[in-house]
Amino acid sequence: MRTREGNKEKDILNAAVEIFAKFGYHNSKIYQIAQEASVATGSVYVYYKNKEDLLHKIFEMLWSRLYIELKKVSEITELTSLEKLDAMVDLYLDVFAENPALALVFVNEQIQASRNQTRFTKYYEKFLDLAEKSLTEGQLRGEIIANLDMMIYRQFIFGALRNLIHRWAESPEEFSLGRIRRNFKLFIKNGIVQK
Amino acid sequence: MRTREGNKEKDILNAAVEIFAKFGYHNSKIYQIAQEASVATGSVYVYYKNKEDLLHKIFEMLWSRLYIELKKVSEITELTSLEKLDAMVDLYLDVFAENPALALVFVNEQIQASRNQTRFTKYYEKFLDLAEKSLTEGQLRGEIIANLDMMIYRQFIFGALRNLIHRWAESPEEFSLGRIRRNFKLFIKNGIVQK
DNA sequence: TTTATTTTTGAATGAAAATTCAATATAAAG
DNA sequence: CTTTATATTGAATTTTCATTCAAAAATAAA
Repeated sequence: MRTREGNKEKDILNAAVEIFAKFGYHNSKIYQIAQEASVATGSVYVYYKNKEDLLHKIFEMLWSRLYIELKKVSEITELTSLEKLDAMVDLYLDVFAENPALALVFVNEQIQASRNQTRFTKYYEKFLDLAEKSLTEGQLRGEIIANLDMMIYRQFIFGALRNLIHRWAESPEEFSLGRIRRNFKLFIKNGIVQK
Repeated sequence: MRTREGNKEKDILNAAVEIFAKFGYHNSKIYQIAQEASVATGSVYVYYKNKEDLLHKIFEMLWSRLYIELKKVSEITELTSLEKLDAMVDLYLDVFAENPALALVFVNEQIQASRNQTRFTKYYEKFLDLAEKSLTEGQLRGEIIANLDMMIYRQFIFGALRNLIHRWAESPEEFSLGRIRRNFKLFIKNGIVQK
């Protein structure tokens, strides 16, 4: 018999994240990923069905984590809507905080990942729905202006956040997460708080 | 002698926009573009160096247009900063209004286009700089709050706008440009106007 | 040690597409 | 109508990689 040395499956996925982040999914070669993971080309196919499977596994891991965390936050009843919104922004940033490469793959390959897998589009919608729910609650409680076009607004904040994460991932020193966190919350709140 | 019938060069570029928008740059085949333009595969190479050249030509055309238009707006002295900001949003949306496919290519292939061509990154920076300049003027005139982290803010609004354009291009009936225009201006202004 | 089992390897294969180019078609000029 | 110059074609060529798989290596059990 023979047992597996180390954790090649994980090594390969991490390598894929690095290589996808650096060159983009389509410009990444399987042999580059293998090299980055210090395994042979063929080993990639022992653990993953094909190149696309690698991308899907990355997204599956990310979205399920994002969704679970967001659900937790949205269910904390002690928080006001605005506090929830802050917490949501924080969790979103926290998921990526340790790993700029992962953030880059997430923002850059979303479309490619969703092309054959509708499940990611559904995650995305469910994610936004959850955020929207907290906002709607806030409207009922009078914390948030009533005449807010929610359909536009949720795309507005998500797009803004996505772009900031992207900038940070490209140059973490220049755009610190703390600075993004602080300012983002200011920008969105002053736009919607009832005064 | 033989003269050129029609304008194949333009036909091919338009076809490329449609095909890139539909399948994404990397999933698009040259023969699909040729077919869409009603020419032979080889003709594409008469007018364009290669596949990447097609993408670059699309971006060159777009960015130069965006930049020229933005410069015009930024130089209208009769406008207040906030009016200028509105006008900038309008021009950005106007450039794409006639052509959802072009918008899709712009938002989806930005990274691929910039990968070998630093010139597009420069355009992007110059574009944001121009917008920032108007905002800074507004701060001096007291129209815009003084403690605005401009570096974050400009990425914030550009990201938001980019995502809304993207949604619109994917389903123009659902996210009408008018609705985006109206709400976007509301969101950003209530966030920065001095009260 | 030897054998059996599983993991790992990386060169060989095959497919897909980008690109080329010799052949063909067409319009203008003579 | 013929010649000439240019435009257009699309099959053939080439390149690039993803994927496969037979062989080799590593480990555990006998």
